[in-house]
Amino acid sequence: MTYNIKEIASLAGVSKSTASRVISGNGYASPEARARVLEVVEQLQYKPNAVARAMVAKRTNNIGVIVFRERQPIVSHPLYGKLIDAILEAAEGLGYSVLLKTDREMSVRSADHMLERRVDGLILISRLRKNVVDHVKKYNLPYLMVNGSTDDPDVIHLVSNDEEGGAKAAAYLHGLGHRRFFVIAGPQEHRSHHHRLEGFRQGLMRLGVQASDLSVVLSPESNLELGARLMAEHFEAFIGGGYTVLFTTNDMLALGAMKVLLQRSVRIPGQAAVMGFDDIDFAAAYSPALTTVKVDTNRMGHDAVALLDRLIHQEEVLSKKNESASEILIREST
Amino acid sequence: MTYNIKEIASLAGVSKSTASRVISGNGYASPEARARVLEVVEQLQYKPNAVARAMVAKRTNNIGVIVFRERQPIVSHPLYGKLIDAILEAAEGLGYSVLLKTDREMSVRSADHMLERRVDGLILISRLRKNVVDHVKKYNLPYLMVNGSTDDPDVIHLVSNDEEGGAKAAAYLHGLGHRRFFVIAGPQEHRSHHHRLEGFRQGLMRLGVQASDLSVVLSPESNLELGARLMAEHFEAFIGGGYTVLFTTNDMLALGAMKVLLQRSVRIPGQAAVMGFDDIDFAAAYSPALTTVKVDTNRMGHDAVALLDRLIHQEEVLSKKNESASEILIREST
DNA sequence: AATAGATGTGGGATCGTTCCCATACCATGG
DNA sequence: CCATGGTATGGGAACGATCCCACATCTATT
Repeated sequence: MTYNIKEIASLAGVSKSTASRVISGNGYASPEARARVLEVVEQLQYKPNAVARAMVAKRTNNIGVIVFRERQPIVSHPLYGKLIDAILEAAEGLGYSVLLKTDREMSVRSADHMLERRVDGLILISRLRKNVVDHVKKYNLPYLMVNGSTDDPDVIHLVSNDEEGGAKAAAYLHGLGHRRFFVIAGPQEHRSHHHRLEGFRQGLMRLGVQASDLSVVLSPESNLELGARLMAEHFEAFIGGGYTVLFTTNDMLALGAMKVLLQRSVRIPGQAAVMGFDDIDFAAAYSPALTTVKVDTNRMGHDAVALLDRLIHQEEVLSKKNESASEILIREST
Repeated sequence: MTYNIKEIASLAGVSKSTASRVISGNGYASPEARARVLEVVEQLQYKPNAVARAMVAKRTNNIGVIVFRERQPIVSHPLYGKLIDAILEAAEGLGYSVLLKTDREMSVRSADHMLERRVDGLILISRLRKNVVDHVKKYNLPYLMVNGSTDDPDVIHLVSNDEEGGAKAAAYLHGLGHRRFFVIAGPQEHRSHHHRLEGFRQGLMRLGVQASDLSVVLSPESNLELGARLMAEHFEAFIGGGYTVLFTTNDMLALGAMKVLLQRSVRIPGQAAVMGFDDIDFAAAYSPALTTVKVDTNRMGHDAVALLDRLIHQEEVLSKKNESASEILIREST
């Protein structure tokens, strides 16, 4: 059975106003009244109706999280899963519940859905079209973007420092003595893939590597299958071209490609060094364990929620663009 | 700016009742009134307040999903991630939004939280204590359990058919000619790990395998690290004991253990066949690709939501226990 | 003794919807 | 010509909380 505050009040012999004061904890209430109300609450396991509370408070204590992605998987994507884990944890810490939604159609509908539910704020994850952001902007709803790309200076967003990470990877591999570099890069419309490639390329150039010593293959998707397929297609070029490094713009591509190399008996790291980007859980578990550039997804999730909380409380936000540092994790594949 | 129905009505020159009828779509409204209301709605991008709707309808169209797990990761767990993906998709299809929560403390608080938010139904995932179920049972809130264990005949739950899967794995491996079996099994308090081991064991016995030809190591956790650690610890016993099969009760254990075997130059499947359970995404991506028993997580997620929807609509539910079939995926490791 | 301020209480408006009900108009048919 | 029923409309209650306000005590200060 579910009770309302009036029933609690009448059972405790007080008015609903007094009961409300006791339960919500603000306003005066005599010790006796307080005790009686709390006893009834405890006995009937009364749970205040958050829907009614939200109505008067004009605040739901819910935040909406939308992950935009055209294809499976979404939540089960190793990187976004980690991010959502972190968001959930951080949100709980600040007293928010999370309404989670995935959007494969990259439409405006999912945002509207959140708007209707009157979430206090919105976190938009991954690749999303400009029209979605423009749509959300029209409402005075706090929102921010994580791991997406935008040229809109108004949009508060969190990204990993992908150019820096790419450059660090270049410097590390060059330092190991490698001179011929092969790259499989994910879709360049994706901000992160683009920046990772550019960071890597420019890092190499700065070290004096000639453009002719860098070969880049572009992949339309950034998953295991594409990594494997492209590696297989370019296997002759890779081996014959004297390349000793395979760098990819994310771990999935690296892992997929590495499998092909291993199947064809290429010794890693002896014959070729392989390096990815992200540090998904399986990077360390692979044999050989994958050297990669770590993106601190956990940190990003926590930062995103903390930032959104500031926006909700109309506190000042220091900068629109928040970059998280990247770090190289050296393992067995290099 | 956000408007309410009264403002929409007055701008359209009708009463809020008429506006409500047009917007919610039930009740009479003249074509002219309808047109005017819809025009204002369109122009102001009016979004009906779902909170207020929920209050009168006593229905939020939200379902709660709680994943109980003592340790990281939760959403980023390859199996639960897939499950949540499926739940999200199915929920959306039926017009529900999903409030997602993780609970590491295995407490009653997360359920209370959902209760306060007045979700229409609750999906409880993974290992959860009896007291949580008992707590939820006290409210007349539709709920069901996925991949958990219960001896309570009232509790509607969905599980994979783990005994059958274990037995199928045994039959398959035996059919390959293997006669000495080594098993690393996850925590036996976990229903699925227990059933998988028992199914495997009994499957072997039925085929005439002696108990002395089966060696089982129990693992307190079922992740990559433990798989690797236990394989390393029992490496001598494995190699020296003439075992030609490593079967584990989930893929994570198998992948962790397989890495150790590969590092120590054991040829897979030549010298030892390795088989897991679950079919997480990385099982196929590993080198060698892991033979495993597939759990149809996608199906389970869809079934869970469909079943919960039936409960919410007070429709009859055919059986309390819903088992999904298991299927062997033969890949490179056997 | 009068006044002020702190403490305590309950009535009623409010939030934004839906829905019930009363009312009104119009066409149809006996 | 009047009853009947479909179409159309708006007023007001209801959902379950919070909170403002009026009012009543009680204590302390002048």
